[in-house]
Amino acid sequence: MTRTATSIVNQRHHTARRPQTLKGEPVALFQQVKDHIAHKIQDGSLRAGDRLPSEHELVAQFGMSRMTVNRALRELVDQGRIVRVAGVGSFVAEQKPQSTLLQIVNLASEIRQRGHDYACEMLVVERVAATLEVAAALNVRTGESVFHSVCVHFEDGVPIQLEDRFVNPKVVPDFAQQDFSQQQPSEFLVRTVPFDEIEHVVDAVLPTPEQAQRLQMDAAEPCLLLTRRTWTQGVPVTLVRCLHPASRYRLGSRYSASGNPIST
Amino acid sequence: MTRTATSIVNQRHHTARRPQTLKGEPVALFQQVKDHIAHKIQDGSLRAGDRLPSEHELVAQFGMSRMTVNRALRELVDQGRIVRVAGVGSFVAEQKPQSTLLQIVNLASEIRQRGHDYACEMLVVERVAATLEVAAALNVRTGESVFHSVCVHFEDGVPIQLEDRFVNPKVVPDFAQQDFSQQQPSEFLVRTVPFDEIEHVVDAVLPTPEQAQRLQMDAAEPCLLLTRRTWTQGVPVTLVRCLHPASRYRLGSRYSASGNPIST
DNA sequence: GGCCCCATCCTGTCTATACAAGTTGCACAG
DNA sequence: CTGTGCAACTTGTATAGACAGGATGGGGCC
Repeated sequence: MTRTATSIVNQRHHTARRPQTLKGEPVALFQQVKDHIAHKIQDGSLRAGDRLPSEHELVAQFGMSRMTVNRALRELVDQGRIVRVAGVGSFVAEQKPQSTLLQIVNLASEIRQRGHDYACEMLVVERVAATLEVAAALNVRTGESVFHSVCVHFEDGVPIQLEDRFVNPKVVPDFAQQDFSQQQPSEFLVRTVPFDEIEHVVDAVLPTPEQAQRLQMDAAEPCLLLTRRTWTQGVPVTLVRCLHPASRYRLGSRYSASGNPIST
Repeated sequence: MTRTATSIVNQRHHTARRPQTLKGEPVALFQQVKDHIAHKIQDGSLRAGDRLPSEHELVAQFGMSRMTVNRALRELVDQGRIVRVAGVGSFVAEQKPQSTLLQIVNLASEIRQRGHDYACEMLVVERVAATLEVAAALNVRTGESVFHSVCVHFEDGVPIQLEDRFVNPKVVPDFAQQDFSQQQPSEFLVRTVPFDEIEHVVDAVLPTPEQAQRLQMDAAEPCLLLTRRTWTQGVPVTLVRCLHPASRYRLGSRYSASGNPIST
């Protein structure tokens, strides 16, 4: 709210500035810098670990004061998108914030972090006609062709997750051409189309006989079913259902009011 | 990190200041203001909806510049602890942020928000000797007496959660004296000892015959088991196990990288 | 060669000042 | 009495300047 803000391409301090009325309301200068950097991270022109221009350079580049640039960078730190080290510089953070629940996005790295062995067996990669539910989730028409993949994830040789995934071909047209022996679907998607919005739903279910067999488990034992949908720029990317034997996997989250969520 | 920061009770600008070395390292001025207000909210001297002093008043009170006070307040807004309205003032936010998963803390209000009827039936309120597991969770000795309560929560007359709770008597000595027909245990605890740290673990389990009977469900149907622990100032407050019939309840969370988590 | 000090660049914080814009209540005119 | 406009207070943003302290590399001294 407030102040006739200005375009990020700006001319001279204190002179007339373009209000950049994208949608009627002006965008604050620090917000423009935030967006500018966030977009570069989002679209891949800045990758994890890359160095950002120093505050001084950004000041020169955008023609605004250091405090303004500083605020933009500070808020990016709060969002976990960049990391700053006094005396050294600013760098793109290693991975998406993944607050609380969302950490389980990286099953593979989570398992490896525990010092265990990780493996993934692809069962299916195909194109199928979208069912009503899939079509609704991916925002395509029913019957429209979408990608479908199924794989099992192992921790130390024990099946820990059955992953049933649908992918929007409009966003990832070359999904089926990937070599999933090198990187599993989730890794590929995160690298290719970094999502900016994610939804989780957790259910408890009993596995079907086929699912129980795939997971080498008793069909009477309950499972956690994690259904995840992701979006990029408002467009649905993928719908994935992850089935976990409850005896081998649980979800956890920890939260501290003092500001920072703690690990799992 | 940096700058010889100063005590919040301060004398004259630019003069010698006490570094407030609580633990060796100085605390930034804006952080002191944040802590000061956060504590007042935490300990109840400021309640939801209360008005905070204006930036001008805080400047006068603490003897620092408006930008510093402004930063403190802005970050409290980011944390969801206060709300600010231009031209009006700053106010304590309605309730704890409960990022993502944690929203389910308020089952009652969640149900009412859906426009449904909420009811709670207390089954047990007693003192019991802590088992090994309970003692570990509440950080008391095994066999030490702790509070134990069991109740069932109903949505439109249908049992939706079986709540099995243990409470640390050191923190809430009068737990058993409460009238739980007026407010359920969770509400009472939140009001009495606001927690500042919370941990969730989600499991899928099959109910015991007794649990199934309490929840009026088929014993072969799986349940979500949500185990929650809370702390205040580092001291364990309560351990609670919430059992949900999977057919009547699911957990959800949504997250947007642009900053703000969205509702459930 | 090895060690130490300093110049230099970086982030972190704080100040003083300024203007814009939303809200509210009161004084004054009709 | 009614309404209108202004003054005063609020938050939101931006600027220029300052100092502190971390990190690093190079140059000079031993």
